[in-house]
Amino acid sequence: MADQTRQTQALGRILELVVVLSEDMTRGLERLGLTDSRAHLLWELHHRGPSTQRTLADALHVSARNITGLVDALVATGFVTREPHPTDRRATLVSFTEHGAATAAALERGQHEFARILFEEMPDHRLDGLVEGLNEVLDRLRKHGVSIESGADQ
Amino acid sequence: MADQTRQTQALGRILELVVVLSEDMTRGLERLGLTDSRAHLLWELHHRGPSTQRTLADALHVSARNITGLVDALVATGFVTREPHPTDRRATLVSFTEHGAATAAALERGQHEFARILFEEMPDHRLDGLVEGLNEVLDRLRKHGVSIESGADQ
DNA sequence: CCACACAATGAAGGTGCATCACTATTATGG
DNA sequence: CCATAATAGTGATGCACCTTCATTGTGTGG
Repeated sequence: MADQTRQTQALGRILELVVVLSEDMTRGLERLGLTDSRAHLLWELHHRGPSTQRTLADALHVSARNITGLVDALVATGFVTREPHPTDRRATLVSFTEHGAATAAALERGQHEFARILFEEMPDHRLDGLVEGLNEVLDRLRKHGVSIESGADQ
Repeated sequence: MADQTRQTQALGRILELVVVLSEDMTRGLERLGLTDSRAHLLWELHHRGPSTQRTLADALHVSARNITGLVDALVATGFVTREPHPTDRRATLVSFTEHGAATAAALERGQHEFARILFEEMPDHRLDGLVEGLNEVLDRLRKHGVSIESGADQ
């Protein structure tokens, strides 16, 4: 704990934030009757409009088979419906129910509300600095394609 | 996408970072023969020394039953061993094997390496600002106990 | 028209998590 | 000292998410 570099401290803060944030989001979603994965699917659907399962699989970076299961669950809980694709009879279109659309809209509102509370009273220049810093980190991450290993055993 | 506030943009960056970071960490761990959860256990063990499963369960905030499974897997893959507790015959002590200790050390090195690459060339004042910003966000999160909902349906 | 690509799903399995019931052991309050 | 409570670990089950492989329909280029 003593010789911890400032960089490592920054990484620690980021990871800490990750944990707190995701726990909090999970709790909120649970209250809406959603899991993380199912909410993610809803979110994509909200931003793309009615989509085939194949499209959703690509968007969420999971297998098509997995989407079948998620959609099954969302159909069972009344968030979405499956409808035949108008032109391609192989595909099905996933669309919102009334309840699903309302929930997605709530998520959208929640996102802004969440951000508002998160950064309230934070002066603009601090906010800008934060965004810039995060962008820088993201760029670096993607450029390096880094990974944890460095000099492992054997 | 047009009327997105600066705050929402900042939140978006954070969430983006979460995704990229965790994906990258998972890939790195996989290369070491570890899953996220098993690595988490190793990490705790590394910082606490030989521990009972009960202790680990509390540290990881999961059920004792779950620890049994994780330790089973780590024993099977040669990272740790189970030994009888010297004074409490109910308990077992989980300790590193040679390979496990080396891997944990590699994780520690990896953490610093990771941070170094992540923030290289970032001037100190930017780094400080980032840490401060993240601390502020963390404080706010904990204070509010916020959650995503705001005005959902029914 | 047919070989091949593609969408969705069934089958089976791995991982991480939970709860409940149970055993073995230890601690404690008469 | 002993009955009772608490603790450590595990077996049994079950759920969610994810995978790959095999199968069934459906599109499409040559």
